[in-house]
Parts: sequence; C-alpha cells; structure tokens
Amino acid sequence: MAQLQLKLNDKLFQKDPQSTDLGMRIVEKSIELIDNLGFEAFTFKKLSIEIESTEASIYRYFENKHRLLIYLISWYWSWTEYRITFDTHAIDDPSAQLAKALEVICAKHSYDKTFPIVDEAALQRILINESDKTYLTKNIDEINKEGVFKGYKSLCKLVAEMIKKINPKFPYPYALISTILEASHQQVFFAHHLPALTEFEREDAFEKISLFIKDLVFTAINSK
Amino acid sequence: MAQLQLKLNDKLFQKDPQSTDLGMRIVEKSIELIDNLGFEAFTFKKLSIEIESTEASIYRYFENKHRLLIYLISWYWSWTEYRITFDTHAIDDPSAQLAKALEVICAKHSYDKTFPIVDEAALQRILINESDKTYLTKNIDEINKEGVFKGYKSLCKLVAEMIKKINPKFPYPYALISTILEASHQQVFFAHHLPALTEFEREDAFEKISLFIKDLVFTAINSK
DNA sequence: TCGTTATGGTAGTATTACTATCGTTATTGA
DNA sequence: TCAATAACGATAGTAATACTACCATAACGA
Repeated sequence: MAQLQLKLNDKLFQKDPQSTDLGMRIVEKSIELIDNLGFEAFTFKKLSIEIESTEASIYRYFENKHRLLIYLISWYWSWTEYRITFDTHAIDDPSAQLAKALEVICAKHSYDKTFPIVDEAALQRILINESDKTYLTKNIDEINKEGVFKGYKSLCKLVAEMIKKINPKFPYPYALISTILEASHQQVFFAHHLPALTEFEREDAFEKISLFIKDLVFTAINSK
Repeated sequence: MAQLQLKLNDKLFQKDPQSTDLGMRIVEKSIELIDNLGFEAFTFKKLSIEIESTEASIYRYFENKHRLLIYLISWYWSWTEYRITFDTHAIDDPSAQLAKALEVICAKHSYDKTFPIVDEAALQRILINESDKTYLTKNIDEINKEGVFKGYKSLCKLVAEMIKKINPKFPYPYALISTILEASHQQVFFAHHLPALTEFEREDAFEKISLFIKDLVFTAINSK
C-alpha cells in the first residue's frame, strides 16, 4: 500500500517532524495531549514526558507550542483540501462540486489509517476548540509573512473559485467561504457548550450544520 | 446630564468595578493596555503599575485576567443590545428593524462620552482581536453555568426573535445570528491581517461588511 | 576513521499567576 | 464619640512556564 504524506510549508517547523521517528511521535502525542488538556494547559514539558524525550529535543522541531498548533491545524486544512480535490474530481456539475466540497468541510471525522500518526477525530476536536488561536495573536502579521497560513488560504481559494464558476457575479466568494469555514466548527462548539446560541444539538450537529451551510451558501450565491 | 451605567451580571466580578474609583480605573486602563499589548502579554502586574496600585488590589475585583476579559466583552455586548433597543424602538416594520440591528452590530465605533471610562473604539478592537478567547477555554462549561455569557446570549436572542417575526418558518434564526455576530468581527480581522481570505479592505471594511451581512441574512430568511 | 546528525541530560533564568499576611486609613452606624 | 468594618497598599513567597545554553554520546554513511 502506498504511503501518503502531506507536504507542508517549510516555515511551519524547524525540522520536518515527518522526517524522523521522534518527530512523528511528537506529532502523534501532541494531538492526544492537546485534545485532552486543552492548548493552554499543554506544555512541551508534559509532551516530553509522554514521548520519553526532553524539552530540548522538541524545541529542535518546533520553535514553540504555538507553532506546533499552527502545524497541526495546517495539516488539517491541507488534508481537507486533499479530500475535496479527491472527492470532487469526477464531478462535472459545478454546483454539485461545491455541494460536495461543503459536505467534506462539515463532515465529522474518525480515525483513518491512511495517516497512521494522525488521529483525525482528535485533530478535529482540536480544530473546533483551538484553531482560532493560530491567528488570534499579536504577532499575526509577522508570522503571516512567513507563509504559515498558506494551507488555509489555499483551501479558501479552492472553494471560492467554485463559487465564481457557478455565479461570476456574486461579489463576496472569499468572504462567504471564510465565514462558513469558521462557522462550520464554531457551530459545533456552540452546540456542545453554548446551546443558547444555536438550534443544533450535540447528537446530530455535524449533519445539520452541513445542511444549514449548504443552504446558506446556495441561497446567497443564487440571489444575485 | 443623566449618568448611565450598564448593569452587568454579578458573576462577572468579585467586587463591582463600577462601584469604586479604583474599580473604574481598572476598567479604563485595562482597555488601554489590552488594546496595546494584546491579551497574552497583558498582566495584572503591568496593570497595577499603570493604575498606581497593586496586583493584590486588582484581584479583589477580578478573579483573574480571563474574567476581566469576559467582563469587558460582556460590557460590549450589553452596550450593543442597548443601542439596538434604543435605535429600533421607533421602527415598526420588522424588516427595517432587523436591518437596523445588523447595522448597529457592524458599525465602527469611536469614543463616546456617555460612558466616560470606556473607550469604545479601543474596546471594539479588543472585541475583534480577543473576544473568542472568552469562550475558547477548557473550563467553558463551568463558567457558562455561572451565567457569564448571558449578555451574548441575550443579544443573540433579541436579533433571532426579530427574524422569527419576519419569517417564522426560517429554521435556524439563532445559528444564523451567532454566525454573523462572529463574522462581523472576524471579517474585520481578516481585512486587516489575512486579506487573502476576504474581499474587504481595511479602509472601508466596516461599511462593506455591513452590506455583506445584511445581504446574507435577508436572502437566507426570505428563501424559505 | 572522520564528520555529521540526532538525541539526551542537565542547569539555569526571567516571568507569570497567583496566595497570604499585615498594616493603615476612611467610613459608618450605634 | 467609639468601635467595627471596608478598602486599599505593601511585601513576601511559590510553583509553574517558556524558554536558552552547553556538553555528552550514539549511530551512520562516505
């Protein structure tokens, strides 16, 4: 069976964690730990104990824990883009293509052995709880210049271009897609923790949110 | 001239900062400091120097800096709800009422001496950069039980009920409003820091986002 | 065999987020 | 007027965090 690897931007790490055994343990266990502890309580010290190594060794891969979070979220978005490309390439109708893309974005994931070191279900929980912390930071402009958000931008572009194909006159394809990319996980969070802010319920949140978002996108782009 | 005060939930503080001189200095200067430093670099130590007091004294008002942030953001949402109520009470047509509410939510603010200790422009920047950190925290369920998010929920309800009046058949008024409440500041952030994710530009972001959001909401609720 | 890469081990530092205790001053109400 | 109490300041101390620095060693390929 072919081994797949998502190629990520060099700037996301000091040394590519996909290149060594220790690097892969760092990625694997950091997903588990951040999922369990939350990003704030997660530390390189705790991770070093988990992987039976040292803080110093982890710093050889990631400048700090914030960069590690960016790495994980970037991986998630790249993976999403890969699945959209894969799942839509045989579809000819642009509207059906967009519908499929939105479904991929909103779908609930489970562990998939295609990428053995990544527990996709845990990573999706991290996305829901922590992803906004990647960019809500004082040094955003500095790190953005390094290109660490390329994965997110690229995904946004892919879907926005689908909209342009369906209706070139719609004036805000990028704003609409970035809005719904955020909403797709925010609404899951609200369903779990702030139910007064949403109609969706824990049990069927993912499927219902998918309907809500497809509805929102298609009525918006077909109204102009 | 009448002195106005927004009454906020007791659980937001240890001692009401609006009840003493020191409390008001804490609020006033914390807005300035968080705006300048960002929430991560902001500390009670730095604030205590700014207000010429001590860390211990600040802890008598707020359990920790996260609670202080929640207090400030709650103030913002309560203030928004107050302005919506004020600006829409003379409007009869439900659609015009909703349009006005959305405009209030999306408007850019400047310092308004109605509330002398609050610099609304600075507070809006804090909203844009830091507000999601109020709820993206591991102890969300615990603090939510205390009712610290009542202000946000109340605002969401106010606007969602307007939608119900216009179209009782629309199935997701709360989800739609929580989505656009988030989008209204997220898109400003993107315009400033991640322009690849949006069509809006720094200069006219607020007005254009207002149009985008009104458009999105009205086409959505009129489509069912 | 030599040099490089990968890792481990240890130590140390400034800062943070508190907690605790005590003393002083101002206010209040009996 | 006296006594209690609230409000605040001052100081000290602690465990944890987010690093940085430096040296040792094992493996491996040319």
